[in-house]
Order: sequence, then C-alpha cells, then structure tokens
Amino acid sequence: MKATPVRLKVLEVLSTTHLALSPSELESSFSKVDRITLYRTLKDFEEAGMIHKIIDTDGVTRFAFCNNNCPDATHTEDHVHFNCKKCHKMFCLAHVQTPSLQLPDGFTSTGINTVVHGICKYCS
Amino acid sequence: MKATPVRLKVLEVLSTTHLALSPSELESSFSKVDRITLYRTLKDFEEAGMIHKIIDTDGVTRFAFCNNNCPDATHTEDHVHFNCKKCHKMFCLAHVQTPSLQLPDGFTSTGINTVVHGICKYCS
DNA sequence: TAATAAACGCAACATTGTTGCATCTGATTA
DNA sequence: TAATCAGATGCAACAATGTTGCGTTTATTA
Repeated sequence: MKATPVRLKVLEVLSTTHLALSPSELESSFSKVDRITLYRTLKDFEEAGMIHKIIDTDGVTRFAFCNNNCPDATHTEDHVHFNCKKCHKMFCLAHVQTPSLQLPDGFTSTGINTVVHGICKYCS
Repeated sequence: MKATPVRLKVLEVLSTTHLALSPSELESSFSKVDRITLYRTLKDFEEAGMIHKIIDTDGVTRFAFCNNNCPDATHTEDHVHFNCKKCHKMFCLAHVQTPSLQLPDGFTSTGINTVVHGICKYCS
C-alpha cells in the first residue's frame, strides 16, 4: 500500500480524534478530495485492519482509528461506542469492556456491537 | 390512524415473525405495495411506538414488532438483537437482558443498542 | 349516503455507495 | 537521475435507499 497524500491525511485525522467519523465528515474536513477515492481509501484501511467501521444509531456509517489505548490488537468489533443525541458525535469508548451475554441455545456469537446513546461529556 | 389494507398487512407480517425486517424485505413479501407508502407506514408505526427500528451490522435498516414477550412496554431500545452472518437475518432476542455498563465521567446513557453477530440457531 | 381528513401513489429529488475505465503518480530498478 | 509499472486517482455512470410535493382515492363519522 503506497503512502499517498490522501491516505496520509485520512490517517492523520482519524488518529488524532477519539471520534468515529463518517465519509462525508472526512470529505469536508479537507478540501479537494474525491469522494470515490475517499471511499476506496476507507475500504482499504478497513481491510488492512487499521480502522474499523461502526454504524451509528441513525444508520450513518462511521470509521474509527484503533489507537494504542485499544485493548484488543486483533480489532474485533467488541468495542463500545457512545452516540450523543445532541451533537450526534460518535465516541470510541476504548476502556469500556463489552459485557458478556447469555444467548439462547443454538446461537453462537463472534462479536458484539454495543452503541450507547445519550448525552456526551461535552453537551451535558 | 386508519386501518388500511397496507397497514394491516405490515402489522400482520411483523407480528408473526421474530425477525426484524427491512423495508425491501417487507416490500417483496407482498405484491403491489408502493415503496413510498411502505416507508410512511413504517415511520408512522415507529412514531406510534408500535414497532422499533434497528440498524443491522451491515447498516441495513430493519423494523421489528415488539410483542408481548417484550419485557419493556415503553419500547426503549434496550433490546438485544442477533444478526446472523450466514443468512443475514436479524433476530429480536426479547429475553436477553441488556447488560449495564460503566461509562466514563460526564456521559449519560438513555439507551443501549446491542447487536450480537454470529451464527444463528438455524444455520449452525 | 355524503363529507372530509387521512392515506395513497406517482414524479422528482437527495444521499450514500459502487464499478468501469482512462490517466496519473510513487516506489523500484537500471 | 531517469525509466518503468503496478497501484492510486478522478470522472462518468449507475444502483439502492430514503424523502417531499401534490393530486387522487379511501376509510371513517355524522
């Protein structure tokens, strides 16, 4: 994978925020980036395990960098995210453990996606 | 809210399945229903608290009827759903309790959306 | 049965995401 | 440093999903 300007910029933005950002949010955070290129960049990063995709409470697709705080280097989706009702930002709560659940017979879990919604630290 | 054929059909389908269905799945389950009418019907039902919206692991919007099994009559989103990787169906696990989480200081929760993914009872 | 407010269905549009293809560019090698 | 070429980019075109406006139809109710 080549180190191109678009890729470096996306990595820089995602690695310096604790938020999960949508493609359109990323697009508007730097000018003159082709929408299609951005989608492809995010897809490549995701497949390379550098970022992960989360769908927020409203169905918006968002991407988050998994930084060193992340307790799980294998980037499973057992992360807890917090979606603020007011500012609509999506926070990656890396320190919050995903709880274990008791599933009905016959169901096998390979990952749990938890999205807490409410009011964030900065809006309350 | 009037009792129209479309509404009765949607209610019938949603109330007799344990799955959360997408608008397009509903559309194809009965013929000659206008797509727009279906969207409006689902929106009305959701606002009336009769069904609730869940976004699945792939970002697909789905709707589920909350039947009598549902432990919470107020229809908060503290439901646990199970998204099968194989058949892509979304099961409403009404009997599984949403676990409580320890949030960082300043964050207040008003609901938790949990989507477990894995292999369902019928695919394993 | 007549009146009417609500629901329906069509056209048109907006957003999000994907694919094909020609062009450009960053890393490698000579 | 210059040539090379796989890989990255950007444009056009398309597909899926969801919304709005508006004229017509229909379920209630009187």
